[in-house]
Amino acid sequence: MDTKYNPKEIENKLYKIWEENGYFYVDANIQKKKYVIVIPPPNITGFLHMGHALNNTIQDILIRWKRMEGFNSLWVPGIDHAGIATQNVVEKELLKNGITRKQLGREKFIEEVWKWKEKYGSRIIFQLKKLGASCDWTRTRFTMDEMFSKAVKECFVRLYKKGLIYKGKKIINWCPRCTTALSDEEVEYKDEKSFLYYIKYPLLNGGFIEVATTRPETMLGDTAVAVNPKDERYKNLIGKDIKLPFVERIIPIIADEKVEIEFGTGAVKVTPSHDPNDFEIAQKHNLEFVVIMNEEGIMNENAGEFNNYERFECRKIIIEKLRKLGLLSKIEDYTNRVGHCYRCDTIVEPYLSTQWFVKMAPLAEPAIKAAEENRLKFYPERWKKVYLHWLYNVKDWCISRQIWWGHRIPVWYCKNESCPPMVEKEEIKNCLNCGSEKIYQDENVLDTWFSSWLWPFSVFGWPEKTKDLVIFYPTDTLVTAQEILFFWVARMVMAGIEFLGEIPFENVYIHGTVRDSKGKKMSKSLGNVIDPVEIIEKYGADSLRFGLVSLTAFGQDVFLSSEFYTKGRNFTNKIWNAARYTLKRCEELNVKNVEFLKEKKDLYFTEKWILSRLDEIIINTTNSLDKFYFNEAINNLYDFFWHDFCDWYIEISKVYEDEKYTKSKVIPVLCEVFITSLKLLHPFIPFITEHIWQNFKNIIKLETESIVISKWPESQKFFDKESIEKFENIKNIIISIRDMKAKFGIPALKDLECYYEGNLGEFEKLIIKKLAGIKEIKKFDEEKTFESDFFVRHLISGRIGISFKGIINISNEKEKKIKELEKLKIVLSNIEKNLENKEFVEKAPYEVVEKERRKKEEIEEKITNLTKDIEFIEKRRE
RNA sequence: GGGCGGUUAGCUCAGUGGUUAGAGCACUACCCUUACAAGGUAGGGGCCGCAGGUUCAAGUCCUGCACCGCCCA
Repeated sequence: MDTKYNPKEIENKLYKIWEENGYFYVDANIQKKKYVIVIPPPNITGFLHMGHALNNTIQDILIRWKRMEGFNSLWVPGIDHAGIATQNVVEKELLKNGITRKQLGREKFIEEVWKWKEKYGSRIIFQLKKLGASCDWTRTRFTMDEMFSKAVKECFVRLYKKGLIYKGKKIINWCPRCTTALSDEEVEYKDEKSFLYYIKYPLLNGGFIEVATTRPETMLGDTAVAVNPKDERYKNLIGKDIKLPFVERIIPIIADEKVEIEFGTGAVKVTPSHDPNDFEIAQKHNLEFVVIMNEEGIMNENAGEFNNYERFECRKIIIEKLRKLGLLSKIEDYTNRVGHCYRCDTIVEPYLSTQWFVKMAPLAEPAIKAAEENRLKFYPERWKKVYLHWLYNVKDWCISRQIWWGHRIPVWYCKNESCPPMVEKEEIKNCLNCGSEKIYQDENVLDTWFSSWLWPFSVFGWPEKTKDLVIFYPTDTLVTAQEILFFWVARMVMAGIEFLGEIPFENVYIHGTVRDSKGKKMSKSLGNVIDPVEIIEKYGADSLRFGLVSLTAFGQDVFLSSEFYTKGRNFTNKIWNAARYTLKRCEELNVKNVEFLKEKKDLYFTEKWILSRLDEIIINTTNSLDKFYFNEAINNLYDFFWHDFCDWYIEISKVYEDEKYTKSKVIPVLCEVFITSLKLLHPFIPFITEHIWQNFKNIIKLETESIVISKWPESQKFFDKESIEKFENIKNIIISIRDMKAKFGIPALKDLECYYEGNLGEFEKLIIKKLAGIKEIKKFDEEKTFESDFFVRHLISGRIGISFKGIINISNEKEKKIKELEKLKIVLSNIEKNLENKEFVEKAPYEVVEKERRKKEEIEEKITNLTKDIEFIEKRRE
């Protein structure tokens, strides 16, 4: 075995073995408690980024842990068809060869998308495997699969029949580049510096009314000007008419309470077809609706002389013309929030259009209740408020998209316009009303999230009542990022309750966003991306996982610097070398088939101490995982393994001289602590733990062929207080001697005699000699105290002295001691104040007071010892 | 405008009312000691953002303020 751990070859090989042995496959027929997670399906066009890496590491930790705990632990993987994004990618590909989507036509284009999917669609799956994700790949789903198609149709038809899906003409968010409608959630708002234009609108009977707007080009679609009825300035103008410049439409001045008196001039232009607020006002006042742009954001014939101008081009020209006409009175700087398409970043146009909608309020109601009644739990809990706030204010969901890649809306129309639309699960050939063959299907497809919101049950075959569905629904935990709380989580809860009558999962764990070291989101355009695949290739998936998890506190964002993986890499190397040591000892002593001790009897305090610590770490790790405190779990394991096990127990295991005891007790304990630690670490760093497990198979009697299916450690309630205290004392003696040696520059290996006041057995002496690097430890000799080559320290358990030839430097020692003494005196006075305080003694819990008393004694003793140390140093100088 | 989160060592961050505030990296000194230099031993380094308050006790709870970030309108 090499002295350095090299994950590269090992990880790929192990993953293959896991897959071949079917460890991740879950059989619904096996009667076991189940634990189920459905993956947030990554976008088919995507590459693995740090957000995925964190998200999937957390899921894998939970799944591996529960699998080891004996659950039927199922992690369902899959991919999302990402309608708009995928269509964009494939269109771009085709354009390289000069082919447009429209030239190909719908059917051919969709064929191209499927071809693209076959080629690149499993890219991210491979990357998840590199990460170590233990998904049941036999159940991999794709949201465009036939089973999803069925689910989507079923869902659509049911909601339509219930009156929860309707077709309506409303203002929606329109992306002129993708030429499709978007839902409210698919628009990203950004503050942008722009201008507020003050425009004079001529009154029909002379004079002007001045309006302020950020979008002057929309004036071509104005059908009124509105003022607040309470606004004294305009009271006499209400009801008067305006002759709109350029298009020369006569439009009225109306009164509406919604108009803010403070904003601009207090008079606002009303463009019902291009602004959601204006749309509402127009409905209320029965105004005309004039659409002035086409689907691509280009002005249409309603724009009169501006026909065929692109919308922002049109803005420039209109301003110029207004200026020339003397109708532009001023321009102010103004910052406003501008909506952008979340897929292509184009500025979204509020656009009057006929679309399909889901009526959300009735669906939201039980989803609200589930959270309010705590059946649905959020970790951290604060997300519950965010979730509820969204649901309380939820608006109807625009689900139709004017693209080709996606589930086509299952609605047919008859050419005979008097026949009603037909909403059917199965394809139809004839009009159900008049029998005509002249029917056609709705051209639109559904929002990708309209399939994703069915994810937790359509992955199991819903609407069929499959065995999987019966056994595995509802799932247990959803692990996701805050970004898709509304898009996805809230909607899944609604769909789950609506279609299955049960919330789709009980726990929602929301982890933080992975950011760069300056707190910015990682994005390609900022060039601040750390590529997880690159980290895996260079340092191993375990290092990546360790780094991410140990840095991510409960639900907090993570700021990653470029070297976040080093702690994990160093740790895996440490584990590797501990394994090398353990194997070496077994070989040296020629022990084979090591069995762990059935009874923890006839052991030295050292074994009892490490076994007590092991038991403690088993309990702590399990508790932390139960609470989703992943970083607490891994950091405690790190401390235990590195410091308790490697620094102390392994070092101690080197000193035993009794070979019989070593073979029969030390080696089994060493192996048990090591193997149990591996198991506890396995969910976090699966590869190295498995690799070492495989290496130990011939030496130790292991319960299973793979650590993946081994049993999660349980507390044996082994806790030996006396041994723990004894160990602490020995540890203090050793540290104290090492410290004195370091202070006086005594080389590690130099022969040195030590004197200790307390009682020590031969075994304790042996440990101290070896670990502190001294020749002999003798009973404290009062007479030696003032010899010139003797130095004394006062420990709580007694004085300790070292004897050496020739003092090097002890003057620093005195200053340091005085500093420490002063600090301790302050602490002591605080404690005394506390203990003298009646209220403290009465009100504080008994244990706290007791602890305080003990601490007082301890500190008093330390002060006495320090004082003696100082006196000693002073005397020595004489 | 409303809401949420953050502000702790030089850097990145833990800290789930209990009193001497921790880790990793970086730094200093010594050590290639036969598991590990990706290591060992010892060490230095903190008005826990600011100001009030609650409490026997506050980095931790409450209020206000400042700055940074996010979400919603």
